[in-house]
Amino acid sequence: MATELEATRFQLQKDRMLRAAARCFNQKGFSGTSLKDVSALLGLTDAALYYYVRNKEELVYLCYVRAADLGREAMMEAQNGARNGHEIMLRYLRNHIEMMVGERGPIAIMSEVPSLDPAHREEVLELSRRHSIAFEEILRAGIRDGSISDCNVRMTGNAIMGSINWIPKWFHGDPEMAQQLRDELPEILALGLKAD
Amino acid sequence: MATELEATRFQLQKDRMLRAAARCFNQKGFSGTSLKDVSALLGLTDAALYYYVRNKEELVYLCYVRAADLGREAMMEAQNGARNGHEIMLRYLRNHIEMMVGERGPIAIMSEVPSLDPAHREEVLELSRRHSIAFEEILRAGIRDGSISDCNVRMTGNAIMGSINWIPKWFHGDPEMAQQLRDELPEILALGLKAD
DNA sequence: GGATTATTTTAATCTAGATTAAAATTATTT
DNA sequence: AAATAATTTTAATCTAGATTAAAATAATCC
Repeated sequence: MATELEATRFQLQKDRMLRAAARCFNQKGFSGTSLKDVSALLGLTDAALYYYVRNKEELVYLCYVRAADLGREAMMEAQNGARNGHEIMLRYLRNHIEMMVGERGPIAIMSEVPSLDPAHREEVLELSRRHSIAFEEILRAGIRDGSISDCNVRMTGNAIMGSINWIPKWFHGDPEMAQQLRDELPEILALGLKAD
Repeated sequence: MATELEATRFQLQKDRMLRAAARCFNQKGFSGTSLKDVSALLGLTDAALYYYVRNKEELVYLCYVRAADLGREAMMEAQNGARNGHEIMLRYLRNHIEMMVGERGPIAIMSEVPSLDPAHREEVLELSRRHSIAFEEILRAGIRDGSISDCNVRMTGNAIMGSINWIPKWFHGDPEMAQQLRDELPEILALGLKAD
């Protein structure tokens, strides 16, 4: 008998499906990936996906919600035990990158929000907006506490997020590259912002 | 009588078409944009596009080739009269951003190369590869001449290109933002790399 | 092990949107 | 202004891929 806490087979499969879908969407885009592409990664038939999801749109939607969840998680965790804004930023970047290239990934990049149904689109946009604001808030905190040099937070935030979001376009699973990403990218992104 | 040099009506329309297509593709992706989306921007019917292009695939292909041309142009121009690697990089970034947000833009972001026909895909990948290498070469030159601090050029190059390529996802034509992008983004991207 | 429930497949539809051909319109030439 | 060439539209097809319903298989429960 399943308790509320243990994941059911259903939930596990659904999660596998979302990760497979994220991989496809990152590579070929929403409309560019067919349900067959996704189901093939799972060793299933395209029709089987409808057992887990109402339609293709809902599949992307769920991928995007999952992406937002993981992003938020990366951000929450970053606050723990960090001394200042710069450190929070660095930890957040590490966490987020880890989620993209590590076991729990890939994270679907929200590059086709316009394809969502209006209600879903609004919801995802809102999540995305909050995430951006939270990140900019970290930058501001760092500027206030002196750990980050003064900058246009909007622009800087978008620049850094762009680097992160572009990763799936050139990273295709090579483990060595994954390690380099973990080890070096956070520093590279944070470098210019460090207050002297 | 038209000389070889002056652009024909045909070429001008075709170029308008490529810019309209680039705008759509950047916003909704290759498969996400219908030919109607593109033709609507031109005040035409979808079928009219076939006068200029064999099919939809060729339309993206041409957008990508145009993007590569403009990118190369931005890079060539950057070499002129620059003192060192860091300055070349800065000028290149300015040029490229100008092309994205200015009159000649938008530049189609090569985010769906996998959707191209094999031959076109190879060609575009090659162009893209060359561009990356050229950019990394600028970084290396800057490191050599002491104007750029030592760094992982592959990773740094991808990070900066990611920021650039992500712009169309959040920039939607606001002229004020365009100006901010021109004025501030190059410095932001180059900041961390400046040798002290 | 038989009954019940969960999951997947098979085999059709259904549909949006790409493509095409012929006709209509517009521009250009002489 | 007629004739020719260039451009666009109208009105069909054609197709990939999403979706659905019913049947088949696999897992779980008693």
